[in-house]
Amino acid sequence: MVTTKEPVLPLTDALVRLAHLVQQVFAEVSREHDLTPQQAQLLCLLMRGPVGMTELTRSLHLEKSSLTGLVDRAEKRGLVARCRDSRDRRACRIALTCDGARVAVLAHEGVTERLEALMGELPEEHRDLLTTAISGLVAEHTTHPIRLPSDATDLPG
Amino acid sequence: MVTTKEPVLPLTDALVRLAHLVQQVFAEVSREHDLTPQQAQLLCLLMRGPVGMTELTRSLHLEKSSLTGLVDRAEKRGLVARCRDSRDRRACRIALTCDGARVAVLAHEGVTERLEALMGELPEEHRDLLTTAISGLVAEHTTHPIRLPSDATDLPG
DNA sequence: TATTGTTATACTCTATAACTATA
DNA sequence: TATAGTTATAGAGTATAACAATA
Repeated sequence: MVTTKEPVLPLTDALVRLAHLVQQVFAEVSREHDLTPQQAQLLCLLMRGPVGMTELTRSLHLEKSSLTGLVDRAEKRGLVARCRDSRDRRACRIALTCDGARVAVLAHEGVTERLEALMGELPEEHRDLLTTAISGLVAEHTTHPIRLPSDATDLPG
Repeated sequence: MVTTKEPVLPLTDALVRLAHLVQQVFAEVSREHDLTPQQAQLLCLLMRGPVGMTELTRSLHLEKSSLTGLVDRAEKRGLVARCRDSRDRRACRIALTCDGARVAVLAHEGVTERLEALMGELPEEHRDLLTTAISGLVAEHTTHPIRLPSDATDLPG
């Protein structure tokens, strides 16, 4: 059953296609909630709790000045808030507002639903192996802080 | 061996992470060749031969005016050229220049190398199944014209 | 001195709306 | 009238460089 008879793409090309597909889903869902994909990504990253600017630049692979602008616009829309760090007066932590947290949940659910619908077309064994294989990959190479769902507290705004 | 014991992410989250990982590789390679990711994507799409603007908007999921700008900038850099369509004087076909074709090959190779390096960490059985599973997915849902490598000819510039 | 973050500037990307030219 | 593409405009995203404030 694992014989390759159909015109199967090379794995690398397939990965690029898959990434574009996911990206498109992400963009569509973002748009439904009046977010840019970058804003949606920021909100989802903040769902586990407030994060400092420097850590965010590493997670999002952005220059600090780019992040300043992104946070500025999200703040202007009332989605996030800058909170001064009590221990380092240079630093600030970015936190979701109540409104931002609400939108973040909706966007995340939207993406999850659409992707699950896509994955539903695969046989279950494929889904399981995809999960295992991809998890191994991203666990190694993601710079995103894979924090445990714990301190998702203190939402200002 | 397919037992899920480690803290494995839900498949949908894993997919989003994977997409970001691929996207980052794409961005890094693009940068090495002095391209924006969008320009690199355009060049790669044109590798199989000239394409009209309308078809490109569908492949790239862009509004036509956005594509006009993208092609403008790529043309200004000497990467692509607009060729008048002989049968429809409103239309034009976008083709790689010699320079654009060269850069496209280099960028594609760069992405392929990096992704192969990442995939190399996976056991071969996982790679095979990934290929099969993902190919099935993207074949259904990609709007990209999966053209056969045939008419990659007539490169102006 | 090093680090955290912002400001100034320039360019790219993108969409909406109005437009031109051809079919 | 419909289609192919461009122009005008505005906002968002991004990087580089220079800067301010704090450590």
